Amino acid sequence: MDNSSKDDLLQLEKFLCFSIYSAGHAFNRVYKPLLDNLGLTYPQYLVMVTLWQQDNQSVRSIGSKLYLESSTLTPLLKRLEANGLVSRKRDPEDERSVRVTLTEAGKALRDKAEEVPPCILDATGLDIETAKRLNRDLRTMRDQMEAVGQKI
Amino acid sequence: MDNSSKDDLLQLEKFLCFSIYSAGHAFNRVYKPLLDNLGLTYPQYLVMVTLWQQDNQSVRSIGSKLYLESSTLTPLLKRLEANGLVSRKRDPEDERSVRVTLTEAGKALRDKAEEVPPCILDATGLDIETAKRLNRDLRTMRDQMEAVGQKI
DNA sequence: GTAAATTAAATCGCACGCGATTAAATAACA
DNA sequence: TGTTATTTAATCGCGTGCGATTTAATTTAC
Repeated sequence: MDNSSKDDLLQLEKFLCFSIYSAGHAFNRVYKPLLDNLGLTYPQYLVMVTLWQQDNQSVRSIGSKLYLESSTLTPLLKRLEANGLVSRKRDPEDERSVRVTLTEAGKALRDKAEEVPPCILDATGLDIETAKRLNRDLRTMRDQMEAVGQKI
Repeated sequence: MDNSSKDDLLQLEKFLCFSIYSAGHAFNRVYKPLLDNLGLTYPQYLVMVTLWQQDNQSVRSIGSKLYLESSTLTPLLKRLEANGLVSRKRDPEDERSVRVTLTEAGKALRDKAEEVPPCILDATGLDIETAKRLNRDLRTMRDQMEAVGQKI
């Protein structure tokens, strides 16, 4: 392989993975001031969103929706509990599981959180249709990669 | 706003940010076994790619290309140095800067690294055209969000 | 020409994120 | 039934990632 082909292969701008990596950071930076008002970090916000959609879930269930391990979630959930947003209790039906439920404060936070998503779409500068297409393509790709990961 | 609209607004699957967040994790999982062979983490790999593209850069320069702060890069670069892949030296022209240069081992690693990108494209399950479009859209969006961040 | 402002790295504290391991509970099965 | 296998959280160690701050060097302003 000659040098120009080599250069072509290892150019950062051509890395789809880098575009995703850096876009993720960009999202974080835009989200941060908004989430600071809610007293949440971005991953904490995602956990709260899953609980607003469906309360009283196990750690496992939250993890499977967010693609996160218990080693990530356990300390995060403890912080949410310390902040009075959720409670964690062993499931009497199955003592291996921990049920995570919203407190009143956790439920109440939802109203303030409603205001966040529209701000974000603005910041992307995308029209709705492009955003939807991008979202669909990314989910398809993610699911494909998760499947490949399982096979190995 | 009625409840169905509320539910609509806070559904995880509709969050573009979440698709990017989870796609980033999926990439990481696919990359990990490949990068383990090179003895690199994913961010370390990105730093090496920028140095393979252009050797002898300042920390600042690397950071601006990868959108990373010195607080992230300094310890990372020290690890790369400890592993014998780069050297770090104050710039005699401007003692505030640190120049990062590839060692022979760092240069040599490039050959093995060449094999990584094609594996990854396979794993995404995307055809080249879709991958290119996705890449372009993401970069546009990222740049827009970075610009919005600057304004605030 | 010196004081003030700016710039570049480094440092520190905090919060992820995961692999590997552990402990406890439950399920499966001979 | 009793043993083994599996499942679920939790723990630990390591490596990001960043905001805030610090230190040192350089530039700007006056």
